[in-house]
Amino acid sequence: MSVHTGALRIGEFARQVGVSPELLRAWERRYGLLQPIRTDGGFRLYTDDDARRVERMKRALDEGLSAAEAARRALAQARSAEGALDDALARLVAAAHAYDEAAMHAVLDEAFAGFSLETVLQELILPVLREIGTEWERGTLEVGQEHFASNLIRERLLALARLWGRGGGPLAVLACAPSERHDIGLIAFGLVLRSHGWRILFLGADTPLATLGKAVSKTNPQLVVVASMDSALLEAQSAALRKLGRSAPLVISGNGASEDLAVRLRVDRLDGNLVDAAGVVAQRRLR
Amino acid sequence: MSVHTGALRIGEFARQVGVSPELLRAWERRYGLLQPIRTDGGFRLYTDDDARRVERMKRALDEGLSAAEAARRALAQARSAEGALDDALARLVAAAHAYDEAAMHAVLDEAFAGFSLETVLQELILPVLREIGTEWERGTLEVGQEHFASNLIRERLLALARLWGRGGGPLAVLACAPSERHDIGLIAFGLVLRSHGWRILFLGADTPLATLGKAVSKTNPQLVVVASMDSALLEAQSAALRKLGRSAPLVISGNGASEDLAVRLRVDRLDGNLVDAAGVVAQRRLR
DNA sequence: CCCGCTTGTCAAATATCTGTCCAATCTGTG
DNA sequence: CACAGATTGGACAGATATTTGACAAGCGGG
Repeated sequence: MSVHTGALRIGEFARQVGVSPELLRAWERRYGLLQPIRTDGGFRLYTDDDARRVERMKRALDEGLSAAEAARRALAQARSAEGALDDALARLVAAAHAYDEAAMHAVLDEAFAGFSLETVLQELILPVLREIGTEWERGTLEVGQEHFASNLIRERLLALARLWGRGGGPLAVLACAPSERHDIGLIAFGLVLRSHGWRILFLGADTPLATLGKAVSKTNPQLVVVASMDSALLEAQSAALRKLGRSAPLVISGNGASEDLAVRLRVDRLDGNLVDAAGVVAQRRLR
Repeated sequence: MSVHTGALRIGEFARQVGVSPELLRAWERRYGLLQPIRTDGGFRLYTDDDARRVERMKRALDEGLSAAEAARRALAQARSAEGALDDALARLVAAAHAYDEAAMHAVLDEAFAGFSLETVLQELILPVLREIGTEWERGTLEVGQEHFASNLIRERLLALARLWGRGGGPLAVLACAPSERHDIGLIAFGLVLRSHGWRILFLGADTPLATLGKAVSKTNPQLVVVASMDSALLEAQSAALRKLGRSAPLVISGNGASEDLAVRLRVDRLDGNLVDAAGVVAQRRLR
């Protein structure tokens, strides 16, 4: 985003945002995407705000939306949502520092009400966990604060997970690798998967693979996920995982699930993007 | 309302769900599997919901069901997801009887997480208020229980309403008629309108029309809503309302806002369907 | 084996959507 | 003034979609 400049005429603006002047005018005329102020003579003058709007438009087009829909979205984002979740992130981290339970709930309430589950998980919950992790490593967040925040978030997510084993969809069994205690990402994945109609059996943190094996042979799931943040914890189980992978539709996930490891174990893996991953799984187009 | 909201045309949608456009149309025509909204020109626009429906359809086909059977199941599953809100309604009413604050919050959390704001308001919040009103009239619910429930719900909605006056969209001023104290429906309407990008100035319950008039002349809003459940309360202000209606874009709403009254006052009215009403207003196609 | 039914695919004729282009005219700066 | 750069409004073509109707492969019953 250009830092300088107050307002540009259409030629220079077009060059900077990479959209032809004709197209800019067409978007303005047809969708009202931009409403640049005018000089006395009638020349359009564009601001940084307009540039951001065009960026959103382009991004939406890249995702395959039609021009009309892309413009609708760019406008909607420009109006309210923009930055609301960034704001929420900052407030959530501040509330964690202050051990302010009510504030954390308030932020989460607001986020869940205003955005889809997927969006909140992807754009708020997971980033907050990352941020908290980073601050903890840097020593700017106490262990107690980290625990407070992640426990509260875990509780919230588990409240949403109620009865996620019920229903008629395909079954997924989710477990953290032995010694792995970060289960929130996995809960989030389960929630997204449930919203695609799956049933979830959640075995949680630090699950012995023998336990997992028993659960799998008893329930015959369409998907088994083993997650870890630490590749060493998965490496340590590589033999058992490879074996499990032969008898069940196993995937590994989490930051510890490297592509490299997946290849060696001959199992699939889910990448960092929760929503996409769940979408892919839901359609059974692994790999 | 997801930030990543956006409806896709059939080509891109087909690519994403892995079903040819022809087949999508055939499923629509033969089984009513999807009912995409249309552009003005008649192009189909598909949402995430539709994608999930197609996923279920494909899953059922994989299991060997015939197309007709698969479609029936996919549709049945879609309906059962919506049925979850009926469940939520019952639990919410039960929690109100029991003064169980935690339970009410839990139900609301779950509902907001699983459904869009519009859906929750339309299918859960407003029906609950109706139900509570009915029970109160019948004497099966104490005044205290009614107050407890509606205060809790009001708080939740107002928490979502934070900063709804901020932003760059058109402005709506919302007020209950003098002596009218039921403001929750109006809050809900404001929330939906905000999700369409409007700014909201909420004057709340029991607003003297003089106050409203001052606010209107100071802020020059694109829309003024006066709500009441009781047509008598509106009738009592008919002169003032007619006058206000000449100088501002006034609409009346709520159960007390009858078509008949609207005609006599020469103002528009909003009917009971919150979402439709907000959609109509948002596009400024009153009447 | 034929018949009827289901279901995925295809095609033709028509329409929409959207990026681009043009002509005639106006603006503003060296 | 000259001239690069803007303005509006209309027009156009190619990509995409729409509807309607047809067709063939697959399947089960008679």
